[in-house]
Amino acid sequence: MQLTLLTLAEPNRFNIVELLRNGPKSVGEIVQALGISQPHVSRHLRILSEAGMVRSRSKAQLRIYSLEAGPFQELDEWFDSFSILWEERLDNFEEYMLDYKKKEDL
Amino acid sequence: MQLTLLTLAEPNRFNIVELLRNGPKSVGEIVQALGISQPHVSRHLRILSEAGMVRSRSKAQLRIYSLEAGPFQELDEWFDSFSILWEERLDNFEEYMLDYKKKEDL
DNA sequence: GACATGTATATACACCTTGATATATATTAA
DNA sequence: TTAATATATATCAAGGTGTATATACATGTC
Repeated sequence: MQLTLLTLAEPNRFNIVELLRNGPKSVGEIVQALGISQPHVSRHLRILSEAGMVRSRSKAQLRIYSLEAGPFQELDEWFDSFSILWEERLDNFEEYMLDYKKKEDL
Repeated sequence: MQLTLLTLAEPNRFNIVELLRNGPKSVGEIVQALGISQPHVSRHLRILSEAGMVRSRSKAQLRIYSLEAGPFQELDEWFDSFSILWEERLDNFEEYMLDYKKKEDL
């Protein structure tokens, strides 16, 4: 999960992920879409690949990259677990103060 | 969203977020829990704060930090949108190949 | 086999962030 | 006011990461 976050934090890689969300793309197509050099794209694709976020398949000289569900699913679940933040009624600060008082009373 | 990812990608900040999920904490409590120096914690808290992911309130000399829902909610929604990845039936690669053939036929 | 296209890797370098240390600020209490 | 506690900021060295360029590799075509 930590690795997925680190990988996604880089803007070019984030853009590649956004691009691949529309379906698989060859390296050349990604280069065209992002306007950065081919070696950069290949490097970022390798990092994405090592993080298990994409896979590639060959079609002649083309390498077709597509997203892999796993890491995204994992992060999706992690962020789901934060939903208490915007669903919780009781203000967390008030809660802290209650605990704080308790400790003082001991 | 990009900023949130960048901020979370740093392990110490990730740990601070995980810690604050259990409720607000003072800087000193975070220092104890993570075992890193106080200046580091303050620095990371400032970065988290600038990313809008935490807020602080004062209680005497204490600064009580707590999570802010916004950025987490935003990322939660973003990752939700990837659910097609693990729900989709049709293999994306096959889809790409179909498009590829179409282009060749032109 | 020679060549063109598509992709991957290697190297060098600049930059940014983390981490360590010292110091400054704020709040409370005596 | 002085001291003590809690927190924030400044400075700087070290390490990691992205970028540019050149080059190597793979596949298909002539």
